[in-house]
Amino acid sequence: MATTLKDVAAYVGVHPSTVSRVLHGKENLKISKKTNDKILKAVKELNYVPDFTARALRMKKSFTIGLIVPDILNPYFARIVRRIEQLGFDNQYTVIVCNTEEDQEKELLFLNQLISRGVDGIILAPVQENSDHIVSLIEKKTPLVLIDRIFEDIKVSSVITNNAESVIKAVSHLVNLGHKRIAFLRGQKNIYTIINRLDGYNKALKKFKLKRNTKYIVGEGFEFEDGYAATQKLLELKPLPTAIISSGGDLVTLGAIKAIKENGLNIPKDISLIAFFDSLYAPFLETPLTTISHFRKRIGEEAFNLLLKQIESKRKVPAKTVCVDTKFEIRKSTTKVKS
Amino acid sequence: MATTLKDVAAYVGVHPSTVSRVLHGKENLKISKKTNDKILKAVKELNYVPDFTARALRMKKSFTIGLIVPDILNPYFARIVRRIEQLGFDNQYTVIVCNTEEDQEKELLFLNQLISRGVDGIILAPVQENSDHIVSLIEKKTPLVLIDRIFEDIKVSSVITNNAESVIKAVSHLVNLGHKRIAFLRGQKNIYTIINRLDGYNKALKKFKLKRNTKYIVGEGFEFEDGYAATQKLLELKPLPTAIISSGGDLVTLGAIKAIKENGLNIPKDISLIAFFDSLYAPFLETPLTTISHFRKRIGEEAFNLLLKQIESKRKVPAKTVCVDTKFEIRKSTTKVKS
DNA sequence: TTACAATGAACAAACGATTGTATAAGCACT
DNA sequence: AGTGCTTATACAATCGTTTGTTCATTGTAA
Repeated sequence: MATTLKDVAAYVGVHPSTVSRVLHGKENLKISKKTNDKILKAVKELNYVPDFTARALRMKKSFTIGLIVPDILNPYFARIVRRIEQLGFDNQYTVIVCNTEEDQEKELLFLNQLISRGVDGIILAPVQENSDHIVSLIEKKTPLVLIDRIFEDIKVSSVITNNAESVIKAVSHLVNLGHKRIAFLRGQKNIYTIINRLDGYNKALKKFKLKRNTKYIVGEGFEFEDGYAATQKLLELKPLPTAIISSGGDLVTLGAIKAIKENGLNIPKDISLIAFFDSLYAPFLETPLTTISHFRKRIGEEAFNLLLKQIESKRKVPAKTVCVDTKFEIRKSTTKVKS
Repeated sequence: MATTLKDVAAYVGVHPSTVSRVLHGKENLKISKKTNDKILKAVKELNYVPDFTARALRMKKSFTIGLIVPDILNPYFARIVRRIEQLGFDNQYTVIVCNTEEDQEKELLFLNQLISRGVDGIILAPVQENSDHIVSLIEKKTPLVLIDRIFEDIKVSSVITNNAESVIKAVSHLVNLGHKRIAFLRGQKNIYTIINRLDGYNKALKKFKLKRNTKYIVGEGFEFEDGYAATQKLLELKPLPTAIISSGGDLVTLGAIKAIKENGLNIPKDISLIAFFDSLYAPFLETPLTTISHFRKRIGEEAFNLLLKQIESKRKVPAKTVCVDTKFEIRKSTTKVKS
């Protein structure tokens, strides 16, 4: 059995509360230097480690935050999670990471689990099929920060990125290279991020007076296979697009590349490709990818700070949405359209 | 405030203990169907969620396991972690993931934190500078499973991979292609995994009667930069190696590729490359990589099951070491030696 | 009718901390 | 010596559960 406060107290010959006060001596209650030292010595000798569970129960504060993301295997989220964990560590918070796999039910389950564990706050990249549970979280005043995906009708702190603008920039780059038939490989629809990217795409088409072909908009998920399948479909179309913007992230893009290669097409000779892509493999691919990438550490930092502020402030912190820019890097996967 | 057991009890007009027994009714104590139903109904109506903290305190069981790895950004660990989280979820355990960044002090800090939080067990990929804390963990009978890296003098359940053999197979492949000067890009030394891979390398050299050149053994870490720097040094050597085995994983390998390219060399024309590499980017790289990869899900499963058995068994479970095979996949980064 | 099971539910003591309040000792001052 | 302040520590309640034990009620057999 581990040593408890009581053990230490008995060892020194004082009351447990005295030991507690010495250990967290931010009080106005004064303890004499002599007992203070004796207790500190005993703590060392007995190798006393406070029981967080008991502490959490009594103080109603667990020094734990919950972090719910779709999938930690996605390099985008992996980096964000990692940064949040680091900051948690620096600030004495433990973070519990949960992967929803885009499953709304799981999200709810995790949320309840975290609440039941008494987390001090939650950072959430929601599945976005439903938002009732989020509303009720806010009503209960649980500190909450949304990342990547938000609900425009719900007022809550969040960190998002400049989705529409990034796509406009990408389209603009392609237009400059002479592309007119630009396809949009979506990733899962109905996700805030994707909706906005698509919105950027549409705006850009309008801006550059390109014809909009709804068949050029494909994609139903964030997995490798989704990207592969959607691109296959795309490549069966009659006037082939000359460029693709892949907005579903690394996995989808890899799937797309596979499909393109299997169709005997060359990137960028036959088809240009711009991808939302976050891992550092981009420059090492067969055709180094022209990418839109995120400042993922920054996103993690903003989210953590937003949450910490809510946790540590006594009064309600007004909701604030931080928007983080993206980075556009031109490599070899985009070139002038032939003919 | 959340509803408590007491609230439910008061609502129904029974004693809290009765409610508790209804909720975890595995007892011999009988509760009448009538009150049972009434309580269940009240639980629903009041939306009662048990307080895990209180539960953990009382039962001395937290339904939490700790998972300490060097870095979740490493695809190898990422996948293992993910699988363990899944299994945790399936078995009602929450897992807390900690990243040591190969820092022994952090490992210790995390370990204490986890213990203090009352985790039911720990899965650990140790930094391996020190093992005292691990010994003391075992003495305290904390359920523990080591992954990837073990201490041969400490008896504890663990999951490792077939390191030496994989390298022997790799060298054998290179020898068949006519390679005689094979370099070994190490990754951080003094790590069990690496020691064994190096051991395999040495054994293979002996087996195939190749001359051993200590200058061909380089590398001091697991980061991109480490791989880059070590490879740079390698490429300054006078008789250039004709092949490199990169044992430091994805990041190191990427660093190596960068260095090779910057030196104006071509893979595999000028230099063949076999890498321990786990992400699914391997086939998509400029030169699709010949790789040694892991069955990472399997590793996660073995580790989790080993731990769960320890946690759930009342009596001491004898230590068991599971060894998981690797997968050797030949792609385009290895070819016949020229001249 | 008495005694004794069996049943169903209440009681109360933990688990290991924190924290508001009470108390004892010491001292100064009148 | 008595009063009133500090100062340092002890006391006890509490957080929300679980669980061994006790208690009351009912039913059954002698």
